[in-house]
Amino acid sequence: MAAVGPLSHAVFRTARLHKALVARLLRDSGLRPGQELVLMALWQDGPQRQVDLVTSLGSDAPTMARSITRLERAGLVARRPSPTDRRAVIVEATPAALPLRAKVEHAWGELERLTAGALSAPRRAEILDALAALEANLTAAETAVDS
Amino acid sequence: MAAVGPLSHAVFRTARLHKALVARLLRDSGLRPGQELVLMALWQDGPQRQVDLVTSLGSDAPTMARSITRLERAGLVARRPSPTDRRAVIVEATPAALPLRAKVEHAWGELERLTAGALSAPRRAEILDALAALEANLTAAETAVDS
DNA sequence: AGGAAAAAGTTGTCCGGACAAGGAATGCTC
DNA sequence: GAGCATTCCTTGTCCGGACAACTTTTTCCT
Repeated sequence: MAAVGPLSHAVFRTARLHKALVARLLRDSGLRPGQELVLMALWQDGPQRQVDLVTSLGSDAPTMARSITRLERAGLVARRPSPTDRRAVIVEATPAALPLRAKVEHAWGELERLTAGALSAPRRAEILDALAALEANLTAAETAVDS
Repeated sequence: MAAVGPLSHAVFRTARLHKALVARLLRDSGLRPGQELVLMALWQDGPQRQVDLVTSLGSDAPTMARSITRLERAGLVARRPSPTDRRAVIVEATPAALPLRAKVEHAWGELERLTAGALSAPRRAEILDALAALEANLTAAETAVDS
């Protein structure tokens, strides 16, 4: 089973473990994996349109719309019409979300710490480089479709 | 945004691209990412219980149950009670699924080819090693929970 | 043997991710 | 300025993934 597509299997398994770890680290903040990315983007870059969140997080419009609806229902985020473009919606983090910021940042710190484990700094850089190489390949593959 | 948790972000992005690529490669076989893994396991290891599929694929029981229900509805898989354990269900690929095998294997070949890109064999081994290191860390983190 | 614990599946619910389709507003082009 | 394409967002649908709760059966332990 692991014989077919070793790289792909490795990516697959690593991703699954990673996602499960995020989920567990976010558990006590009440967020699901993905939601914390939205909040982090809002905290860091301020109020912005949904399409900006979509492009910066790499999600897609329907997913983002529903995700924001849930965050809105939880009171963590507010929607406001754009004053300059009546199609657009401006999303911003509410003050009620602020207490979560420390938790989320701690969770991401832990995530990185656990992911990196006991690796030395150079080894870590090496791995980052490896992932960047894969990412480049996959991005290239994205456009060169057909089969 | 990319400043926080570079490793985690890299894993995240790579995984998303990878999954999207699988989805596209499987498109014309009519399968969704994940379903092909079930079929591959059945083709390779023969009829088996759902729990065996769960452990070998790393999924979980509810997901597997519903995934198999869909494959069953599509006629690609059949359920049969276990003769030795009345709790268990034996799952097997149907003859109707056989024509898909070549497509699925081709898709996985393409996936691996595109993921590896133009990397040299040693470089590829290096990256595999890097992913294995991350996987080991994440597996270790899985058990050492608490925070 | 008997009863508790564990295992195998199912169903309910919620979430993110993806595709299709469509409405509303904007921008562009002729 | 009129018409068409594009952009932004929403809704419907389907899927995989995860957690909880439950039923049925098996296993284990006393």
